[in-house]
Amino acid sequence: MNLKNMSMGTRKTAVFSETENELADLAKALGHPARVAILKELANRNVCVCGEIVDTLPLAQSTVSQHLKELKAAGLISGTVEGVKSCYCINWATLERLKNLLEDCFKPCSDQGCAC
Amino acid sequence: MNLKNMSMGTRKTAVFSETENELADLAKALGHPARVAILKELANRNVCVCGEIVDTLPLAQSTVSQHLKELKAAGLISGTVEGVKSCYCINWATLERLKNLLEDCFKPCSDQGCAC
DNA sequence: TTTTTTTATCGTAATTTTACGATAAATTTT
DNA sequence: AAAATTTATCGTAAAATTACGATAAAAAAA
Repeated sequence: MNLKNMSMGTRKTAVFSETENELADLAKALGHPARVAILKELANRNVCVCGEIVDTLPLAQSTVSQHLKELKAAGLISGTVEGVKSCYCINWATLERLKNLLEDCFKPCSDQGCAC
Repeated sequence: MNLKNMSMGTRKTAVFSETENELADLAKALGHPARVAILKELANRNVCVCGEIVDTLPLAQSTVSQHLKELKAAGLISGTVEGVKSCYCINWATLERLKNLLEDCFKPCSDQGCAC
């Protein structure tokens, strides 16, 4: 990764720590109300939901699909194909990870034993 | 707010709930490693830090200033002017609010008593 | 088999984000 | 008073995000 080759509107990811990037990526995935709504919906159904998510949102199907893709890329949900339908469910572990990062990163640490 | 007037790349904020937007906005503010790093730095200094933040980051001063502005807009930090310097400190209450939203929103709720 | 349903992906348009240098404004310092 | 320091803001460029319609591919239904 050549830092000199970084062009204008690009995030300088390589310059930050693993943890900083991990937290930022998870937060970014949650940084859109549609994705919050999707995750909320999935949290309320223990059975994995398919494209009913689209019906609950006032957005185009392709837009919702895009948001699902992002949530999946961040590890916040996982999807399985069930015939022609595709079912998604929430990844509680990742959500827990986010909460832990939030808890650990912003804690006045005494040098050693610092989580972040 | 006219939904018909919504143009292409614009977030459809008006279509989502207050809470969904609040959580999304806070998450979005944390959705960049530089802002995570800044918040981390502020968490470690009980005394409010000024532009030393710039020295800890491999980013231009103007870029850091922009990130500080965003964190401030989200309510995650607050700043006071001390002569020519400007001191920032973390807003623990907002961070707590974020944690609470995260805790409450994605909790299988039994219809009534649902936080989100 | 043909039609319908379901969903991911492509193409496109507009906006927003990220980053930097330059500059301005307001202190301090000399 | 002049020079230096500090920081917010402006202007700009490039990339990423958001949104939608159209389409493709695969399975289910007719």
